[in-house]
Amino acid sequence: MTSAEKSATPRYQQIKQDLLDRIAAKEWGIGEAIPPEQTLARDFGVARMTVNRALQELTQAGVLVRRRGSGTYVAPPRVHTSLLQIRNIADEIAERGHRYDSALLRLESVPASADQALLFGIETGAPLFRSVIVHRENDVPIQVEDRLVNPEVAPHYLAQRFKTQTPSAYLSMVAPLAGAHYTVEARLPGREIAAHLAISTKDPCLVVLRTTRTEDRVASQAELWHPGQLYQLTGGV
Amino acid sequence: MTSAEKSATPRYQQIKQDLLDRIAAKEWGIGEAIPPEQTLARDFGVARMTVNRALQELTQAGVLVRRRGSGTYVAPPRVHTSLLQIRNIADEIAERGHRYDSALLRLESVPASADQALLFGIETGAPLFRSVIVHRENDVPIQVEDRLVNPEVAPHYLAQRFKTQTPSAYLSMVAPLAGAHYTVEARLPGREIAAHLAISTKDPCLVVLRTTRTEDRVASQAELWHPGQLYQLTGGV
DNA sequence: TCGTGTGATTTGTATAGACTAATATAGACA
DNA sequence: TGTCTATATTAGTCTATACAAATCACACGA
Repeated sequence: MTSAEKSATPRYQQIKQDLLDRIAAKEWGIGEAIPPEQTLARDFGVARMTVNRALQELTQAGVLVRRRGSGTYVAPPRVHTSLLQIRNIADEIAERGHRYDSALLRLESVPASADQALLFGIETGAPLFRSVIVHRENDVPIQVEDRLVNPEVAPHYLAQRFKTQTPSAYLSMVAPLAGAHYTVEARLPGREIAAHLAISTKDPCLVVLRTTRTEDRVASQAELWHPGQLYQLTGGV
Repeated sequence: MTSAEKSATPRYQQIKQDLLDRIAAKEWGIGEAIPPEQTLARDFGVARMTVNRALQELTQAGVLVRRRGSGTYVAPPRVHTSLLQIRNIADEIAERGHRYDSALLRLESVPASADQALLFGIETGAPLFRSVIVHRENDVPIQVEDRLVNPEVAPHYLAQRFKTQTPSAYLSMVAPLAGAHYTVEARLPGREIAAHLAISTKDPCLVVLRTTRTEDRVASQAELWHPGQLYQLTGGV
């Protein structure tokens, strides 16, 4: 059941699967480039657009990273958690056809606690960048994001203003393949994750989910939030 | 800033935005069909493939539902959870290039409790279909799914076997626009346990499923959450 | 040695067309 | 009335091609 099926499944799907298999077989390492579309199209005996679709979808799935003019690379593996998928809140709101807006509540440098130092693999007391941002959808606060960033990954993080661009967007520009900046976003490959997420449900209430994961331990906690009130996401990442 | 830009943004993006705007403006109601690709391509003055890409991406984003041979319909608005996105577990495992497998632990008809009746909008004691399935990734149990289905939505639910097809896939075929079925899924990332997840089904309430795994046994539990009340997902997770 | 620019490479987007497969519809028929 | 059938409609896939835009590699010159 390689690729010479009766074409029960579409060709681009077969190609996706084949590439996934080869990635799983470590034919290409993490961050390494896979062959260009031209070559793949020739090898698979299809048009370039067919390969393009396969690569596009794998990119959207987070398996690959593509850079125009450069090539297509194997993305770092996503963390295994995930039923929880962190999405770009701005994009998501735009998809709903609503107005996105955000306010920067805090932007500072803080010394790393013992726990945080362990998480980031740095020394206790070393500086960390911290930003607290509230994201709004049609002027309604939807999500509070409390983010800690390793300065080594994004040295100019504090200089950002985050009016139009979300931290995620900025970090993915600064260090697209580094992976280390995913730390607070619950996506990070290989290393431990820590995320504070605030999720609104409907008018009457807000549910806050706080998740911490280190090594084998996972702890989560939920609270009820009332709209229009200020909530502090406290410590202990 | 309609669509006669300098083509700073690609055409298919403009089309996506335009359609989103018109959906937001209720030009087409929920479940209603939007014009076919042919028509849209003519109206926008682009090739059909360009419209196709826009519609594909909106479908992937959950804004539209497409049925070959029938048409493209406005999908019911998604639950307002924002950060939590329920994905098809089988697809996700396939994306990782791993082997997906599942076992049906239970398949039965149960009388609806008072809470469940309220949730589904039926009478207390009315029959509900229930399935409990464990999903495996490379033979490792990854997720337990305890699902309740309104028989009116999927009368032949119990006749399914769910070997290759997940319930989600089946239900999305049977009742793509109904939205009446819902379940809560939790996942087992580490060794001992698990995840807690709250998903709102209808306006007034949230359903919580708690799943625990110890060695060979897997136990799950669902509760009903009433808005305005505080729920604690206990630690020691 | 160090830039610098120029051409080659590679992805992003778009086109026009073709065929397939699923669905819906209308009409023929019993 | 209900059922089957032929036909039209619609989305799914694929091809072959073209040009734009970002990036890269390398030869060249100061």
